[in-house]
Amino acid sequence: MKREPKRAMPRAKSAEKNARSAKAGTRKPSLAPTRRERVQSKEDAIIAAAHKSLTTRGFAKTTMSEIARKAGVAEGTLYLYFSNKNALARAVLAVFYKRLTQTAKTGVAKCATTREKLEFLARHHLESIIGERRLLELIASDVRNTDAYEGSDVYKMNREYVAVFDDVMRGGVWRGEIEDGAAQWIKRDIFFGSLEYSMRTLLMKKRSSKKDVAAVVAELVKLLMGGAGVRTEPMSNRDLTKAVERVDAAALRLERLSAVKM
Amino acid sequence: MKREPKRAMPRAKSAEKNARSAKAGTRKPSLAPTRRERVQSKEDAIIAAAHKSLTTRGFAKTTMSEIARKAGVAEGTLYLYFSNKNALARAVLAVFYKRLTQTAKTGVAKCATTREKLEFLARHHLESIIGERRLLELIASDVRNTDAYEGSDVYKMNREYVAVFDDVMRGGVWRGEIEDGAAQWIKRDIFFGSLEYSMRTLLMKKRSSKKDVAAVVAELVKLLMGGAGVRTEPMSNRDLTKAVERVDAAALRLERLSAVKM
Amino acid sequence: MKREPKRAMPRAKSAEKNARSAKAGTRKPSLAPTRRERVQSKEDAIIAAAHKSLTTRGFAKTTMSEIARKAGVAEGTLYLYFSNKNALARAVLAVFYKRLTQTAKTGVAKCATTREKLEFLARHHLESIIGERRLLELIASDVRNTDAYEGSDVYKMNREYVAVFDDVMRGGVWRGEIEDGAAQWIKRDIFFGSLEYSMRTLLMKKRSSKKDVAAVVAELVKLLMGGAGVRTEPMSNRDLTKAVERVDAAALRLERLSAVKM
Amino acid sequence: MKREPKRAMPRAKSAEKNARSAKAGTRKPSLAPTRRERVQSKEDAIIAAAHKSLTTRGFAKTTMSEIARKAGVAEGTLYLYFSNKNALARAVLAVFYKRLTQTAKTGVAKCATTREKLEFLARHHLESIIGERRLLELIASDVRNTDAYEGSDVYKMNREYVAVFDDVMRGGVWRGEIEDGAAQWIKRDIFFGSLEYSMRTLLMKKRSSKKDVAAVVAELVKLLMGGAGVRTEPMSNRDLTKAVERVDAAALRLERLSAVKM
DNA sequence: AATGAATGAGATTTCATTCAT
DNA sequence: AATGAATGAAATCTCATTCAT
Repeated sequence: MKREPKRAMPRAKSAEKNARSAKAGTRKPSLAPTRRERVQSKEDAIIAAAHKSLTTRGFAKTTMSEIARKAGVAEGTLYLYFSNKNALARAVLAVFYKRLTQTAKTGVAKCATTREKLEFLARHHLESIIGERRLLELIASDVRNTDAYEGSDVYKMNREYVAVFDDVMRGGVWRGEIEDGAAQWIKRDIFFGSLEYSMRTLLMKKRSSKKDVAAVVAELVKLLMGGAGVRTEPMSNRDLTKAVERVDAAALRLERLSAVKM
Repeated sequence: MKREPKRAMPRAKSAEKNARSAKAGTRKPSLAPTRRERVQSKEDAIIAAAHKSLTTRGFAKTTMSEIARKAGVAEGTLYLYFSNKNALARAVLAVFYKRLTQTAKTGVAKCATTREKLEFLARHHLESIIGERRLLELIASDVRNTDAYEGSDVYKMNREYVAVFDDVMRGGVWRGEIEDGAAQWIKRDIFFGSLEYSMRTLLMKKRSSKKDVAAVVAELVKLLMGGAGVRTEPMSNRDLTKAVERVDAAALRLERLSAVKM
Repeated sequence: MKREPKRAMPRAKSAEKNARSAKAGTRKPSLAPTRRERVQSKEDAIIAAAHKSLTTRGFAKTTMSEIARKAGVAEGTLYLYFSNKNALARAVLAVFYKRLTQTAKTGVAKCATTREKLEFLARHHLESIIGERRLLELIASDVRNTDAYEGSDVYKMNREYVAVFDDVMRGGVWRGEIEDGAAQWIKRDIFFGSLEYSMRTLLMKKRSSKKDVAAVVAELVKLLMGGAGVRTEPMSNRDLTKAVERVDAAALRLERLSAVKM
Repeated sequence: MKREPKRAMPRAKSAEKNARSAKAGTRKPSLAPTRRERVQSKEDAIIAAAHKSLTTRGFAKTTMSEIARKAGVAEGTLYLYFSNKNALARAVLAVFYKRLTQTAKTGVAKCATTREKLEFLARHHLESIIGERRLLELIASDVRNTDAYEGSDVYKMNREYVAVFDDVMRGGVWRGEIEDGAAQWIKRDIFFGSLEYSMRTLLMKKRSSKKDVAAVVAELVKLLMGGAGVRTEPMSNRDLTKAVERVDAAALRLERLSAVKM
C-alpha cells in the first residue's frame, strides 16, 4: 500500500524555497519571468492541481499521474518539488491553512465586538470546510499520522490558524466578556470540533439552508460566551445574585427600622 | 476503483437469523460446536481480526490477506462472509456501534441526574474512541462515501447510538434542567464533535492525564446544561427574579417612607 | 467480470502516428535506437509474445504474466500499451488480419484468372488459419462479444480482409465468369465458413495431406464458380440434352429409311 | 486457470447410467419415483441448468455455483454426477446433439425429395444454432481441445448428427440427383461451415429476416445439388438415360443394317 | 447420496516511484 | 530541470474443487 523511497532523494527544494523573497529588491526588474519565478509558478501549479484532485476525489483515489496531467508537468517532475505523495498533500494542506488564516485574520479585524468576531470565525470556518471536506480527511488520517506531523509545515500553519481563534477568545476574557473558565485548548476543540461535525450533518441534509449554518453558529457562540451571552451589561450571574441578596437584606433592615420608628 | 458485489453472498451472518431454528432446547446438548456455531464463531473471528487491523493500521493499510491471516482463515473465506473490504469494514463499525450503544445505555441507566448522565456519556464516548480513532476515519471517509451510507447497517447503528444522547437531552429539557434552546441536531454535533476533536488533542499530548479528560467532560456538560451549572448555591433564575421583585418592592416602600419623612 | 479502462492510455501505439514527426530525414542518423523506436519495438514485442501465447494456449489459459515474461517486460508495462487483456488480444487479431490482408492482396494480384484468384485465396486462408486456430476462437467469443466489436479495429481489419474476396468475386461476375446468383454476403459466408470448418477436420485427421487441402479448395471454387468447373468438355447439361435429342431423332429417321429400302 | 483434480474421483456414475433401462420390465410399478428415477431426474435437472447458463453466459462466465443454484442442488452434488466443469459442459453438448439428431431425422423422414431434405436440414440447423451459439463456442474451444475429444460422448453424438446429412447426400448421389464429386467430408464441412458462418452474420444484422435464412438455405442447397438446380426445362436425368438407351439401340440396329449391306 | 463451507492458487489491475535520456 | 516509460510489489477478488459432516 505504501511504497516509501528506498534511498534518499537528492532534492534541493527546501533551500530553493527558503531562498525565495531574499534580496528581491536588488534584482533588476525584467518582463520575462525569472528562473525563480518559473520555479515558483510551477510549484504553485502543482499544488493547485493536487488541491483540486484531493478535494474532489480524496487522497486514496487521487493519483500522481492525474495531478501531473492537471498541472501540465511530467510525473517525474512532481518528485522534483515534493519528495512523495504525502509531502505534496501536506503542502496542499499548508496552503489551505495559510489562506484560511489570512481570510480569518482579515475578517476578524473588521469585527467590533468579541461576539461578532466569534460569529465571523465560526461561519468562516464552516463555509470554508464545507467545500474542502476531503481535505480534512487528510488531517485525520494518513498525512497526519504517517510521518512526523508535529514540526511539519502543516502543523505550524494549523497552529497559526487556530491562534486567530485563541486571540479572540483571550481578548474576550481580558475584557471580561467571557468567563475565564475552561482551558483554552478545550474551548478550541469545542469550537472546531462542533463545526466540523456540523459540516457533516449539513452535507447529509438534502438541502442545507443558510438558516442551518446560522443556527449552528449562533448556538456555538452563545455557549462559548456563556449563556449570559445576551446580556448587555457584563455582570456575571453570580455577582448579580450576590448583589440582589445584599440589596434585599438591606431593604429588609430598612423596613424593620422604619417600622420601629413609625 | 472498487468492485461491488455481483451476487448474493452465502452467509449466515446475523445472530438473530441463526436463532431462528427455535427448538434449540430439544437438541441433545453436545460439547462439539454445531455447524451453525462454527459459522458464527468464524464470522466473529473475522470481524475481530478486521477490527484489530483496522484500528491499528487504518483502512488503507489494512489488507485482506492480513485479516485472513489474523482470523486464521483463507483469503477466499473472507469473501464468503463479506462481499468486499468495504462491507467488512462496515460490519466492524456496526459491531463497534452496537457495543458502544449497549454500554452507553447501561451506564446511563445507572445515573440519577441528567448531569450525571451527560458526564457519563461524554467520558464514555471519549474513552471509547481514544482506542479506536482509526475506526472513526472510516466513518468520515471511504466507507461512508463510497456506497449508499444512508440506509446501511452502520447508519442505523449510529442513529441508535446517538439516540442515547438525544434521549438524555430531551429528558433534561422536559424536566426543566436544560434550556430548550437550539435544535437537537446542533447540540448533538456539539457534543460528539467536541469530544472527537478533544480526542485528537489528547492523543497528541505526550501524556494526557485523567484530569484532561475530566476537564473536557466538565466543560462540555457545563455548556450543554447552561452556564448555571457552576453555581454552588442553587438559586434559580426564578428565585433571582423573585428577589429582584422584592428589592423593587422594598425600594418602593423606602421611597414612600422617605417621602413621608421629608 | 471484466473491468474496462477508466482513463486514456499513455501509449504511442500506431506506426502512422509515430511517423508524424516528419523531418526524420534531418535527424542525424544514429545506430542506437531512439526512444520512439524503442517504444514501437516494445509494443511489437508485446504483441508478438501475446500472439504466441494466444495461438498456443488460447485466450482463457493465456495469462498476462506469461505474456510479460515472454515479451521481456514487467507486467505493469503491458497496461501501459494496452488497457487490458481484451484490448491486447484485439491488437493481436488486428495484426493478424493486417498481415493476412497484405499477403492475400499480393497473392491475388499475381493470379491471372478469377478461378486462380479464388483458388489462391482459399488455399491461403486455409493454410493461414491452420496454425492460428486459437486466434479464431477469439473472434467467435469473448473479444467479439464483450465490448463494442463493431467499430473496433478488429472489425475494420476483418472488413478489409474479406473485401479482397469480395472484389475477386465481383470481378468474376462482371466478366461473366460467375453467375450473379446469391447475395455477396452469402457467398462470403460459404467461402470462409467452409474453409474454417475444413480446417477443423484437417486438424483432426491424424495426417492431413496436401491433397486434402487441394481437394477442399477445388471443390469450394468449383461450387462458387458454378458447377461448370469440372467438365472436361464444356458442354452443359442442357446442350447434352439437346444433342441426345438430335441423335435420337436422327436414328429414328435412319431406321425409317432402312425399313423402306429393305 | 484450470484446476484439474488431484486425485481420481470415486464416482459410480457410468455404471449407474448404463444399468438404466436394463430389466425395466421386471420392476414392480410404483407411483413414487424410484431411486433410479430420482437420480436420473437430478442429472437431467443439472444438465438443464447447465445448458441454460452455458447458452446465455458462455462457458467462462458460467460458474458451478450458478448451475447448482439453478438446478436446486448443492455445489458438491454436481461433482457426484460429473467429474468437472468440462465434463458437465460435454454432457450438455451431448444432449444438445441428441435432440438435434432426433428432430433432424424426424424432419428428413417427412421430406420427399433430396432437395427438400437438404433444405429442411439446412434450415433446421441454422435455426437451431442461432439460439445456442454460445454452445458452439464450446465445440471450437476448451471442451474440444482440453481432454480426449475423440472417443468422448460429444464426438459420438456429433458423428451421429452429421450422419443424417451424410445419408441424405449419399441417397442423392445413389439416385443420380447429385453428382458424386468431392469427398463426403468436404461436402459436410461446406454444409455446416457455411451455415455456422451465416449464423454469425445473421446475428450481427440488426434485424435478420426470414428471407435471409431462406436465401442462405437456397443458395447452399443449390450449390450442393449441382448447378442443375436452375434448369428451366424439366428433363429429368431418367429421361436422359432413356434417351441414351434409345440412341444406343438405334446405333446397334444401324450397325446390323450396314453389316447386311456390306 | 447430499451438502455447502472452506480453500487457495491464481488472475487482473493499479500506481507510487525511479532513472536513463 | 524536465521527462515519461518502465517497474514490480501488492492489492482485491474469483471460483473450481474438496471433504467433513
